[in-house]
Amino acid sequence: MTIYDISQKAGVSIATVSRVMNGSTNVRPETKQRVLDVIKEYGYSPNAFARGLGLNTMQAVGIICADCSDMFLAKAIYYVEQELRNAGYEGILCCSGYDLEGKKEALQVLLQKHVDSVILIGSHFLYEDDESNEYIKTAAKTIPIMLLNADFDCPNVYCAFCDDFKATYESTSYLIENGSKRILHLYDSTSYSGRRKLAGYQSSMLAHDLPLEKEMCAYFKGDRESATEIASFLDEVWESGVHFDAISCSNDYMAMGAVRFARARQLNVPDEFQIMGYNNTVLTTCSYPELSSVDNKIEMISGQIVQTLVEILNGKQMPQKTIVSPEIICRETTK
Amino acid sequence: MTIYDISQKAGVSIATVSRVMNGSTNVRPETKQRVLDVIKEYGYSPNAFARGLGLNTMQAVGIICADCSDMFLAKAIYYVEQELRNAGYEGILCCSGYDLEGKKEALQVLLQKHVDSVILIGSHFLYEDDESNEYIKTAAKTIPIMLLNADFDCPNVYCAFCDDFKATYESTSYLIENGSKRILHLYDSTSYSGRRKLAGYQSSMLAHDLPLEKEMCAYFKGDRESATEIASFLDEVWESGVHFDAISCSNDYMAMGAVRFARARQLNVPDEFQIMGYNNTVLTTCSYPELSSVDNKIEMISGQIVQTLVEILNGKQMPQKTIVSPEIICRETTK
DNA sequence: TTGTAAGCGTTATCAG
DNA sequence: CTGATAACGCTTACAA
Repeated sequence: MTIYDISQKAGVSIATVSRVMNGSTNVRPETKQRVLDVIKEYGYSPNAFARGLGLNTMQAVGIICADCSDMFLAKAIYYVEQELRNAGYEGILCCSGYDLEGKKEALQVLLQKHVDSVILIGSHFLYEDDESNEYIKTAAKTIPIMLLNADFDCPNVYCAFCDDFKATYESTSYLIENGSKRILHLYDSTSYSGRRKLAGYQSSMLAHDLPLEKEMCAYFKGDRESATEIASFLDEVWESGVHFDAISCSNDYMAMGAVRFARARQLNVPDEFQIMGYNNTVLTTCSYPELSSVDNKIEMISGQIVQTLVEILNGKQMPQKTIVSPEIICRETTK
Repeated sequence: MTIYDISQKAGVSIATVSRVMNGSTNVRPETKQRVLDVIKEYGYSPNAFARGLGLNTMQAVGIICADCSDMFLAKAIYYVEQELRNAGYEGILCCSGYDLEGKKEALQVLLQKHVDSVILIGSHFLYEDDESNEYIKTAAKTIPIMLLNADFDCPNVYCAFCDDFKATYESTSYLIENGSKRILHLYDSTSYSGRRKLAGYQSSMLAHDLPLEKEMCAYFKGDRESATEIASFLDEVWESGVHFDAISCSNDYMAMGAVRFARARQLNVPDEFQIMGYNNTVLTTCSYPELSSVDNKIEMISGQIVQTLVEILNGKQMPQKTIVSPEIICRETTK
């Protein structure tokens, strides 16, 4: 079924059919109805390629995420996809992996598909050296690029994120105010967001006149899904003489390892040993004791970024940054 | 940059450029090199729409899943996306939600995009009444439809799944052999897979001459991510006079609720009270005690389905069903 | 209000 | 080995 078939069967020209399909302005009601009937009868739907060729757009936006099986990113994708659909756009997902090359490639592919925009989910897309961020700048020359949970200054790039610095600053302060003095920061990512979290932790320690020891920032390189591995990593740190009475974690996976570590060491949680997670995922309530965690409002951020995008695509001017404040959710691993 | 620009700059016709871009057979090496140089110099890449228009294919396959934030489905998507990319295809993801209408719509959208195939992730796409499955049959007339974790008889529909019946039959038998007599089956989905799991449980109970009480099949309707809610649901069941000494769960989320229930009731796990999860997700090791669970080999299934798809798209004949056997992973909630 | 015809950027079929 | 040229199915001036 092509537009030609329909036009023939309805006894009109293809232009009229096209008008009916689209704005459908300036076409006599009867004619319109006749065409509509034929369209319905034959279940016609226009060829997306041909349409795209002419209009050079597909009403589609690309979504890139490093790993969609990461619980936190999956949630974000879910919300974004939903919002996008509600706004009449389609989402094309690409899982790029964590390597720069994969990211570049994914972006390239999407650009070739003439998507109206690309949403980058997570802060892993930003690098410390400017050169590695060039691929984003380049893409932004063609279409608006949306960063979910990342902060980047560049024309035509829009960001929505939670203030990670503030988050760990506050959560660390919270731990300190509850009596912890030797707080370990456990992290497994040096992404932009990861560095912000680390900085927030450090800043809070300094503000409370607590020593900032290098060994108290523990970088875990293994499999984040293996609580066992994380726990034994912490054990090694402990055995090496670095002791602590609280752990500030960069995500809930790390925290699950911390909980396990504390249990194995028979540390008294939360009275003598506190643990703070991050992301407030479902893991928090699966943990025993239940995990306190920082809620970085992923649902709100996702909604914001899509809303901003839609406005931009409608030609409106929008602020380039939306920042939301985190919230500390206190459960059973903190006092 | 279009093929015309390139042809002009290289001093050849567009046909030659096209040949170089594609099979590139039958073109003089020097000419080829010249074209290649120009292409590289100007960073030309062909327009996907125009190409699609001519070829009526995009080397893309659609992926539909009800909810990509479901941990288990997210893993499946991850593997499928990966395999697809390796095979030179792109994945277009749609989250359809759990309603039939949403699923139909998602499929329609993908079909309009002329994807080469659609992979349906999860068993929620199959309904008990044949009429509701018509949308799949219809789509299968156009392109091959791949079912991940579902079993459906229809031409041009290919399935790869874990034998859920066998899985719960075996896991229930396992619980029985370890001394449990009153086993509750806790589930939250009546999808095809859900029904198979239920049947496996029932069959095992019968085979061991244990009574099959209606109340021992507990259907939880709430939020699967809320362990608290699940636990209090179980509490209600218990309070209503239905007691049990083991729980066979339809997924690990349910099992997390069961663990919580057991803890609140101070039931002795696993000696006097056993819990068996399903899907073998990361939750198993986040649980305390660690959760025994049925591994339904999602990675293997995902690999299989994509491999089958690729062969089919290459014109080969392939078996319509691939069935893998589950494996019981014994941890700390079973003897 | 409706129809005609020119693009949109490829691929593929012919001739040469 | 290479170059015209006709599809592919649609949108959109421009004409009527």
